[in-house]
Amino acid sequence: MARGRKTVTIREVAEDAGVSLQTVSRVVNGGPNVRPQLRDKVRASIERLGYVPSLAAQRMSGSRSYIILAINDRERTLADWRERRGTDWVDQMLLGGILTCSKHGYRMMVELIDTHSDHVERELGAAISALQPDGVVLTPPHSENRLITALLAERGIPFARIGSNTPGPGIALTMGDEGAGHLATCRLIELGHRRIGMIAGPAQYSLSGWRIEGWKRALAEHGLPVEGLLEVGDFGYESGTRAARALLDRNPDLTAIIASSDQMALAALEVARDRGLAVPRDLSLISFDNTPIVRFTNPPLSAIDQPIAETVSRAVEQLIARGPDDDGDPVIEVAAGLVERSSTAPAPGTA
Amino acid sequence: MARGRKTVTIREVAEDAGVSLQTVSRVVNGGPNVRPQLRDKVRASIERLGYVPSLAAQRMSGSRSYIILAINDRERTLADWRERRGTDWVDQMLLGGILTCSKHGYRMMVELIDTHSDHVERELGAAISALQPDGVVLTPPHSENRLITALLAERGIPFARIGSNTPGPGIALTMGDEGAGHLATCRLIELGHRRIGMIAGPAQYSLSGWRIEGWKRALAEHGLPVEGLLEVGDFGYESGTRAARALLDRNPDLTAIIASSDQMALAALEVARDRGLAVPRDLSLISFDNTPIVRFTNPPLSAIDQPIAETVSRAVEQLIARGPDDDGDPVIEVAAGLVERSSTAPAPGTA
DNA sequence: ACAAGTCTTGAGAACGCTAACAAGATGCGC
DNA sequence: GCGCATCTTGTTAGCGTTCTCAAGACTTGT
Repeated sequence: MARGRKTVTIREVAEDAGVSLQTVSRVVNGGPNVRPQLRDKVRASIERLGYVPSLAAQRMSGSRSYIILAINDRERTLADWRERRGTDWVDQMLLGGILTCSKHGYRMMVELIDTHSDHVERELGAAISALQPDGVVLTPPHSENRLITALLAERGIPFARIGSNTPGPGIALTMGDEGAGHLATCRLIELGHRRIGMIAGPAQYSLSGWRIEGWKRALAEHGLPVEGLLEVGDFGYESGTRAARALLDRNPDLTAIIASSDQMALAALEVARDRGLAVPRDLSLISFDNTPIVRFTNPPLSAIDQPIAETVSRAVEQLIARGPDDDGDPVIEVAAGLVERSSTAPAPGTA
Repeated sequence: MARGRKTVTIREVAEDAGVSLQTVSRVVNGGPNVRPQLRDKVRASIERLGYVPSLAAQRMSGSRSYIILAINDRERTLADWRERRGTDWVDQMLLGGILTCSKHGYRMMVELIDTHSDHVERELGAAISALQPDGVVLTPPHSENRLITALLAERGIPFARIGSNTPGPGIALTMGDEGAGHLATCRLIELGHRRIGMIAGPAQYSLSGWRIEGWKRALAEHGLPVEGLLEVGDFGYESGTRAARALLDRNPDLTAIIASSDQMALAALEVARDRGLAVPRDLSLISFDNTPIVRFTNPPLSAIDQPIAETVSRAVEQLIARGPDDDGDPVIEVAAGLVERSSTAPAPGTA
């Protein structure tokens, strides 16, 4: 409403170039069968008039919508934001998505959806009907929600599940949570640690389970025990405090902790300090996420770095490249790495 | 393309309810003149069929697009991201925008645009033509770009300029940068500081200038000097290091620094530590941004907190509420606050 | 040089919705 | 009970684009 000035339409370009609408359309969309001479003429008109096709009209006439919808968890996003926790995850995924979309002439739209709500289906359905996206990117914890994947599959919309490694429906992109848990644990074992606690994320996130699996596998491989070494948090600071206390209370001989988020690691750091444990001399710490915060803590934290942006970027590229009826949804694994800073050291009495 | 299943259209609803298309449209849009009985019947059909109007079609037929476009600086966003600096600003503004949009049935789309590029106009023009947004939110440094504001004004698209306090065209929403600079400086003066350095942001951002103005005004009010106390950075860490060194080299008697970003403050903190200056005993520090990082540094930083999310939220609400031909673009001022942590203390020799 | 193709171009319908107008139903005053 | 205003509903015409199909122009092989 209230477009102050005229919007240049394909019709004006056609008149200006003295051709039909259809010819202009063909030129715009890189149609194959247009005489070069005419093509250049039309291009010149487009250039001069500053014509840009209307997304809405394109969508209307049955072509693509050039929209990729990213689904995020409203609750977690809101909580992170309200408590100024820094939603680095959102940052990363947004940027990875937006940049890749724009590279291909697409746009990314973000939709926040409640996880627990029984309206999940309705909310998502509404967004899809309204936007008619060409693809959907699901982030944890939505990635494994049966209701959601079923809905998308039924509507025939290509979608990608970030942080999931179970095969179809939908492309799965895992960031190697099992491997990352294993990697972190092995590194600690290598440093001589024998009692390694784990502060995991909520079970609702399947990646939490995978990280635990990796940790358990590493311990098992070295014949180390697991009992009493697992605590579950919700990724937030307070839950980290509780978990770290429980872990230390129960295991006086604990020398290392792996935390499934930076916030929980920060909390553990604080708990250790309160109890007179020096990090990393008395207690080693490895966190997950590697958000910008951990470079500036005292000491800077060693952290598992998962390439979120790259993963989302790959998801988008898959979705765009993917033809309407391609089948065989791949499972793509992107490897995580360990950035070692100063919160890890040889176990006491080892050096 | 390839909508696997049918999309429910207004026509099916009309048939199901036994009324005309127009009646359904009226019900959907809250039209005033529909018999309650019929209205309920139509609503029931909508509910049962799960009908949601297509945004594209709505846009096509001349109604609103229900899209608000947010313009961000591509360079800064990219740099922040690449260096894992944490783009809290983006976070904040996105969330404020997305949440407020969704509350009103709108959607927010993010467009990254190069500041320096002479394609600014072209890029923005293309985005507008393609999306035909109902409103545009401009963030620094685009907020004061004449080319951009002229383009938007000419096209008659309502827009808001975040971080700008110059009157029209477009709604201006300032986060009180002058006042914030003044506030921080006054607080330091109150603590007994007399030599207060300023690490400002780049001139390209008008807010940099305003913060300097506030700082100068506070100093002037107390008859304090300004000479040699100003350094300019680019908001990034490295520039902060350079600026802090220059400031301390030139002013051995310096007891306080105000930095125009958290990153630059962090750098100053590091420089101080290198030189054996204890913060806050020997040197007080106040930063701008108050991103999540500064709560976990050693010591935690006192910081100016600007309500970015709220500001963007208000911008969006103004844009949505604003009729097509409302005139008189307001200048809205949102006040910033100072969150005092442990990087500020009485000047040496004062206590 | 002619038939059979291939390339190039255009005309018209369709997408889903709303604005503008038209027509029928209802209410009111006298 | 009649004429007029008002409320309610339906009909038609686009919005800007692409798709389908058909027609004209140009090749090519013989």
